[in-house]
Amino acid sequence: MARSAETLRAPEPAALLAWYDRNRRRLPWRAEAGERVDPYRVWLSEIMLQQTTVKAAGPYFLRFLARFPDVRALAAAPLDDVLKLWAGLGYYSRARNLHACAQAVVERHGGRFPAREAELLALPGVGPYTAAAIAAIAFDQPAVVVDGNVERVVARLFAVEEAMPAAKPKLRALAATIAPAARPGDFAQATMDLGATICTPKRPACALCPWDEPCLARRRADQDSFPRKAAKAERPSRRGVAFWLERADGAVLVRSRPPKGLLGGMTETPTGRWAEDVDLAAPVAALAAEAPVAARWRRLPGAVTHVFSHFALELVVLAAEAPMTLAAPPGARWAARNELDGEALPSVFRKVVALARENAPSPSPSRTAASR
DNA sequence: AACTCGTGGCA
DNA sequence: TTGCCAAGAGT
Repeated sequence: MARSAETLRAPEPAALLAWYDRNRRRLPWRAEAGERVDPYRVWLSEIMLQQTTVKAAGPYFLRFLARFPDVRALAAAPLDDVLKLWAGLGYYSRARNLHACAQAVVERHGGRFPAREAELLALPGVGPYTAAAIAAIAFDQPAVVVDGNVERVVARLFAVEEAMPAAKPKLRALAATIAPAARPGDFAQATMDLGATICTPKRPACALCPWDEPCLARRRADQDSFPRKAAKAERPSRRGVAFWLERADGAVLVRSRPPKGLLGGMTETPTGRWAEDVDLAAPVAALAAEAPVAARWRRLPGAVTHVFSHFALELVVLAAEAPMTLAAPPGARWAARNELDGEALPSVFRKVVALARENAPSPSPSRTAASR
């Protein structure tokens, strides 16, 4: 056999689809073979899966589906209920856009998701990837679905030398050349399953890959080095102070963060500014300069550390007891200490709560309230 | 075009 | 332990 003929052969969709038919993952949002696809579930899962692992999204998807069975239920819910259910999953603009998108689908499209990619793209939180994915998976439209998995698969198939993220347009163009007209939804999910289970970022299982032969990176025995990547920037570090103010009845002072930006719309304990130049070794009196109210602040032992996508944070916690007569400052409110778990608390503030609970034992429950 | 925007799992 | 990174979007 002429080796050159093999070298030139393009990856066959049929080979991938055959692999997919035997190896497709069973996922909470994925319709079984022959089962009717629900565009709402496809959309909900795609939003949750943006930059998020299948493992992390799974439980959230099931909780959302149980609480909001369809797009109208989600559209009718208060935003804060959506944020509470999303708390811990990260990238909270997704939750805000999820809610806005549900309302747009109800208002613009009568409660049914549009099938056309262009109309999907116009919805809040739906970008090029998600629009293509919904069109392909939910409506079997021949869209070119390019996510991180597909980029990696294509970069290896064609041994693309250009580094990420500059290579994205080229990878998308190459992906378009191998996308078949038939079974677009299955093909999209197949390429993503391949990337997630076989063509993994590290040590891909090429021996099990249906596209082993046409893969140029594999032929060079260099599959691990694709896609090429530019050097990453260092992650800066910031510091700050969180304030744990608790009344004798167990109420804790919390507030909502501004509606946009980092952790937008989520609940927090009051904090000072987060910056590189905050000196956590400063005396308590200095650390308390940004406290929401004057009180006898004491510093709790330890600290909270948390890593965001673009900076690391270290938070010391100052705690104090508030008199029952103290009114919450403007913008803040009292929340029951034992009901904080149900609040829209992002992970970093769950760590603050945990630290406070370790170091500030809950006041003994009132005998009248506890009797039963 | 480059930044912002979370989190937890894993090697 | 530290870094990598996962079905990206908005600005």
